[in-house]
Amino acid sequence: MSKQSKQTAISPCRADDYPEWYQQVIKASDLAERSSVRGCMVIKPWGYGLWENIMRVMDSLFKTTGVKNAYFPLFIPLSFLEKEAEHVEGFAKECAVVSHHRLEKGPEGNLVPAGPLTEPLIVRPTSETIIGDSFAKWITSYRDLPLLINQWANVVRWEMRTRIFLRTSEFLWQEGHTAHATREEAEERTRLMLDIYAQTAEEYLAMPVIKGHKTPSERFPGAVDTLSVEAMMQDYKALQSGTSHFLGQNFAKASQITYQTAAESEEYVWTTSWGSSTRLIGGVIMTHGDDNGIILPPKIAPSQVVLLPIIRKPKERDAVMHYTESLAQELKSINYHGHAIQVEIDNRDIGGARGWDWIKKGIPLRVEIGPRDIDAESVYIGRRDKDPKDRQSISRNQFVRELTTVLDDIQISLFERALALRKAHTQHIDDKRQFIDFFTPRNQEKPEIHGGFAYSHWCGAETCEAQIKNDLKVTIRCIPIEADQEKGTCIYCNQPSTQRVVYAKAY
RNA sequence: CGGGGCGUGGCGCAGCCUGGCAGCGCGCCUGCUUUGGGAGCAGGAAGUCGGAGGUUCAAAUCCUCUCGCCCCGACCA
Repeated sequence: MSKQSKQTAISPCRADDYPEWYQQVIKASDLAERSSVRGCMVIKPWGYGLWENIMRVMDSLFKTTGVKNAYFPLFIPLSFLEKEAEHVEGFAKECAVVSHHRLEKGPEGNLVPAGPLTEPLIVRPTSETIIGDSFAKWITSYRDLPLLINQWANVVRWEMRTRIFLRTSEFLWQEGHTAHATREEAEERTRLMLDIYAQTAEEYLAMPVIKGHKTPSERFPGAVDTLSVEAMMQDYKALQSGTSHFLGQNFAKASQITYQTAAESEEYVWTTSWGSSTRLIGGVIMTHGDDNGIILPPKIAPSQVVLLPIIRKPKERDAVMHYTESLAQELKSINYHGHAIQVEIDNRDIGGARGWDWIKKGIPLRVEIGPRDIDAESVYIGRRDKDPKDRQSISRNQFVRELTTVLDDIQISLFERALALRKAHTQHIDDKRQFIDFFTPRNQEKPEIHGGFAYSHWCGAETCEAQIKNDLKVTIRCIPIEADQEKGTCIYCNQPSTQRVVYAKAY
């Protein structure tokens, strides 16, 4: 019985050791696990179901703006990457390289690579260059523009240190690539896709974000401008949750993507690229999770409801299961934001551990069904956004009737809770001393959760930015789009500034 | 790549200093008893102690080499 005295399902709790809490939550939730392959993860069915729903949401939003899906090769000739100078610089250090195409028995019976390739291939870290190669062939006339393409794929970036969902050597993502006749149109597309990321984050993941421009030092290698959406996690650190790049004509020139205008001149196209990844799942975990595990926003949860039949005596089994199955059927016919409610039935005979399993998995609603409920035509429900012990009995009819309303209510409560946290840990700071204090933990040995978002002025100099990063591990997350122009002086050097930027520690 | 730590049934660990039958908790399987909330009792399965070599009558333990992982830095969606 000692376990029953435990206060929370996840140990350590967030306040005690946030990074360890994150690992434990993932383990307890059955979302994913480390693979035997260095730096890689296995996404388990519950986690993949979550990703499928996120994909479904974004895919349909992309398509409403005219984007079509396609697929390009995993391998990119080394020479392609070399075409854009800054691009090479940015990605070269983290590329996996394929150098051979065959294995042979070695002297000790082990397999050794043989058949060296004449030109090594890299495993795509991103696909601008290989897609650019196709774009160059597909685009000849102004009538071919705009070209709006997206691909759902895996990419590989050989990171030094990895964390499940946040930074793994291989991850799943979508990358959109578009080509346009004019600069304005490409810039507009860059903004449009950023808005879709913000919409996905806020309306579906219940994760409030700030839209903004990256500073030159944080820009995508080869981009003219990088936009991002930034969310605050519960340790007050920022998570970049989607990026949209205006690439100017850099990649058009590198890949010779040209078109003929109506006036018969030959011009380079203007391109954009934009991506978001399984990292979003890490964002969901760290935005909504509590000390009992993850909490999934109903709109993207693989299942919204789990039914837990309570069978005390064998003779009750049939009646309880029948009631449970008929309720499941009824629920599955309910439309929730364009899709059927997904229902799980868990009749494992493992006592109370069953309920906790689903709490840790973050399912929005748990419904207990026992003989008493059947007699009363009722159900006993627990909401994941409330305390595990906070459950109530309501009539079956009312439950069915109000189900989508309750789910929407959970969705909204999660968003508002996250927004409140962000507000509580966001400050306008104009004093350098105060700025340093804000980002300095009181306990240097074992830093407590501290900091947040600081809206402060920046002179625009890379040296100030670098100094702050060096001194405090704080970076400029973005130059917010939706903010007033306001004159001030740089938080670090006192030089004039035209706008506040968002400073934070980041993932 | 620099600094630190760790590799022992599925998971978490003890045992190592001082060599002597491979253990504990959880999980898993079976049976009985329980059942509105993380059950109890009994029985059971599951380990070449990361790998290779060495010292020894005897190695999880000592020595050498090696591989992998985790944490802190630098790098990054």
